Amino acid sequence: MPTNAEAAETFRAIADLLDVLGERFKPEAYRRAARSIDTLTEDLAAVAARNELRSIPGVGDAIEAKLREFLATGRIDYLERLRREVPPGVAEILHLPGLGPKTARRFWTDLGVEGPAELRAALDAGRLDGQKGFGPKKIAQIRAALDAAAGGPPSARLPIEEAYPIAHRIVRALREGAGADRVEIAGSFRRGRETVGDLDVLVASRDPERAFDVFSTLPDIREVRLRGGTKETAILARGLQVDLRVVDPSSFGAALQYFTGSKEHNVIVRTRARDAGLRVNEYGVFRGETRIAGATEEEVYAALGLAWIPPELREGRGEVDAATAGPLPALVTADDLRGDLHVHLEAAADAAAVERLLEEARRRGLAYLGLVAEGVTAPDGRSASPNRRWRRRCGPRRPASGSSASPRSTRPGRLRVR
DNA sequence: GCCGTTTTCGGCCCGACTGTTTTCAGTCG
Ligand SMILES: Nc1nc2c(ncn2[C@H]2C[C@H](O)[C@@H](COP(=O)(O)OP(=O)(O)OP(=O)(O)O)O2)c(=O)[nH]1
Ligand SMILES: [Mg+2]
Ligand SMILES: [Mg+2]
Repeated sequence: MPTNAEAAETFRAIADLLDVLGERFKPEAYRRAARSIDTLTEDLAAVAARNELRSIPGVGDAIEAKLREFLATGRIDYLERLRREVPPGVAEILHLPGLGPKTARRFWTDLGVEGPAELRAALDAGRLDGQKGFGPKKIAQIRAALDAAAGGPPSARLPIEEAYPIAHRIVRALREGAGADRVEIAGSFRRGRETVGDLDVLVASRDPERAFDVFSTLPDIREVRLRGGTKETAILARGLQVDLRVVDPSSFGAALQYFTGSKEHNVIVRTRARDAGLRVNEYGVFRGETRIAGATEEEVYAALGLAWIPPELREGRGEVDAATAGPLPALVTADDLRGDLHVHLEAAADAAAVERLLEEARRRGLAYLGLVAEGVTAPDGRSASPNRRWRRRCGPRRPASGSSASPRSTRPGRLRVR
């Protein structure tokens, strides 16, 4: 049975090919469906079994049928047909940063370029020189993008827990060095997604240049990809992209709303606003030329007749409708945690370390803690009882409950559980 | 291709940056 991720990937492939064929709106429709599948919290097969695929935002008749075909056969005939129409390398060109559907299509149809290797050959032969829209800088950009792509695939999405320390280093540097009123991580990180494709950092400041200077000289910046008056994009040494946006403090709420997304959420919010005769952008909510909100997220949503929406819900899955009816449900927070059953003791941990852990747990309002001590079994398996080993290692404090698992020397692969 | 407290047809968010352009197209967030 194909996974949700494979289904989403397949729809993105369809979107790419439709894009280079010059279709309008359809590629976005397929991408929207793909992102919607990304945010699903159960298997597509389960949704299909309940006959509820159509309830997924962005899934209509045509995409539902393709989803069913994919779940049943692992392939989509429509995609196979598109693949026969478009050489595979053309989609690779589309994926080069800075190049898009218009350019990939033009290379393919005008120059007969069907992949990265042919594109490089065309560049070397000077076949792009004099082409309308291709000056020396653009040509250099394309060459650099080809070189980067030859060095390996673009870096994958990062689990959010791996993004945390990186994000906090950047935030600290900007808070300390950039004279910023506020610094927040927005984007998928703030929405609490399991993985992030990049880091989106928002700064409130009247001095963007100072923030950009601090940011550009962070130790692990590999490359600054673009820099203007309000935003900068850089790539970190490990390949992670960081987008920095700087706005005036009076726009901070609107900018945080914009930069937190998701894109689907933003489009729904902005469409509603437009229907109500308003305009929403990253600077505020406007009636005509008059700004009626902007400093805080609460006032931005309130100006649109909406309750504030927790970032974790901003995926375009009905939360905006729910926010018209009144406040949204309070989400579970770290304060709601009653205990932690997965705490590993470090190898050197002793009784004092256990006491420190308990103290920290109490400080966090936890009622219980599950501790795991590894590697405390004597190799012959005939050591003292688990209770005795626990006391030797962790001191006199008695666990409320406990168990021990050790390899059985006489029956390889089996555990002795006490 | 999707969708509907204006619509079942006709729209589909809004703005920044770059390179190339003399007013804008393409790409991206
Ligand atoms: N209004 C609007 N906002 C957008 C659009 N694209 C991106 N944004 C906003 C919402 C996004 O959450 C935010 C950051 O963009 P990203 O491309 O980094 O997306 P996001 O962080 O949501 O996901 P990611 O994990 O980076 O793939 O910028 C767009 O097309 N329109
Ligand atoms: Mg992001
Ligand atoms: Mg981003």
